[in-house]
Amino acid sequence: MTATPKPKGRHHHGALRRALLDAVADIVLATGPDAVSLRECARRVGVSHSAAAPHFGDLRGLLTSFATEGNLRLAQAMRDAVAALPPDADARARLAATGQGYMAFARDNPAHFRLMFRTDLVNMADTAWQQALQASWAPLAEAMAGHVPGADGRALRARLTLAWAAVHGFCALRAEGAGGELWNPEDRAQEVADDLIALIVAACAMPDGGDERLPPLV
Amino acid sequence: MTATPKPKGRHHHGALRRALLDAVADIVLATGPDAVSLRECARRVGVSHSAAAPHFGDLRGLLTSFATEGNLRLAQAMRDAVAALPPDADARARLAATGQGYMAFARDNPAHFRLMFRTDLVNMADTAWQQALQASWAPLAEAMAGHVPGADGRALRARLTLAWAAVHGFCALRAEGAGGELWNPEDRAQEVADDLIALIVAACAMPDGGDERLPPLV
DNA sequence: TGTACATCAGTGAACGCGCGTTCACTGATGTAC
DNA sequence: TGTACATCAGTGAACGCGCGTTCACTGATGTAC
Repeated sequence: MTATPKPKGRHHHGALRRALLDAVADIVLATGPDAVSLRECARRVGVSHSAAAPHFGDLRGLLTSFATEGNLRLAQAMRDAVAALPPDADARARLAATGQGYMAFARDNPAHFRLMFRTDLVNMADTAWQQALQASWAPLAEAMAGHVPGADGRALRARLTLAWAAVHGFCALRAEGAGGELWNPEDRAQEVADDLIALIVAACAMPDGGDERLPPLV
Repeated sequence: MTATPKPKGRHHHGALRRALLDAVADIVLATGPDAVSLRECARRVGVSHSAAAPHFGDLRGLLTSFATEGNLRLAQAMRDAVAALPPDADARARLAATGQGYMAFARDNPAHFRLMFRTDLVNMADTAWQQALQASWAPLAEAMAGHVPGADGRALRARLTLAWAAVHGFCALRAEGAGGELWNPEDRAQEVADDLIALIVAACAMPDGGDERLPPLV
């Protein structure tokens, strides 16, 4: 229950747009992404069911704004983690911090994380959403470029993919409750998260294919 | 349109259960997971809207069966990929093949892949679903144990997490249309997928933290 | 081989529900003079 | 400082829609004799 309800007896809510976005998060956490509706959001905020339309147009508009906010927060979380490093931190530490920022976002914004990758729910033509998506990509690209400055197109693509997919996959599977005893209890999950990032950072620094080149895979 | 419609003029469909599961896949691909309803499935199969209940109970039951089928197919795809290796293939090749089997499943069963991890849509108390989920985990655990036989609990957990999360994250992001030019056009995606698996296999073989140990990350 | 009957599989009308959307409205706020 | 009025923000009734669920039903199939 983080959505701010309308004060009793007041006609104007004052921050309805913000409150409706918070209500989306509440519903996602309480019931799941499919339970989000304009009427349920309005109900949680304590406002008439038709009050949302002027702010977001329709449900897709509301979810698009929610996803946009998620991408902006994600980008900020990664930048914050890098900014919190000591000034003399090296490129390795910056890449690791970027990954940790990604995980921190997923932990602190579980509802955003679960909805923002659902492209079927979003208006992909929305320019604000597109820009936020772009913005969320930049910190990883920068950190990786610093970590493996010599990587060419193909080697760089492989390393960007490894880092992004591994961190995202870990957060996504966790968000859906997967993993079982592999990632439970919570302090084990934290340990795994640290080790995962260390493995990624080290793997990205390897020569192509690692010290032992793989034989052709049939 | 893979769902088999009921023959005209026939009263019995003959394979309604199978056809309804296929209809789920059709709808997921055509519109998205949220568009799946019992009535829409029945409509696509050409059957009365109340015909599905005896087979699956309700929508959640249908989706649970669909997810169960997905996990079984996933396990089979990984086993098939390993079985297709030459008899003298080493543990590295077996781990790589397991990852390739996972990717092949996601490519060949995109609708299953998008729905089977949506725990909010599934009846998690269903024992068939639970068993299929277990079964889908075994091939990776076996392949990794063969690849890094000396790994203890913590090091093994980190490597299982890296392999699973990276391959899953790659497939999940691709399924949602993410990645942009990083993974497009299609032959570039195939190249990235091969490199990703090579990186994972090599990274799992590294000593802890890689050749250069990471400094503490603040 | 043929008939009777039990069982199975799907039908279609009815119900109540929550949804998104529309629209005339009203209360609250801010600005001009 | 006070009054008039325009604009803004939210209301609530009404509508039609697709949904899941129920239930008496009917056509098709299979089995017993």
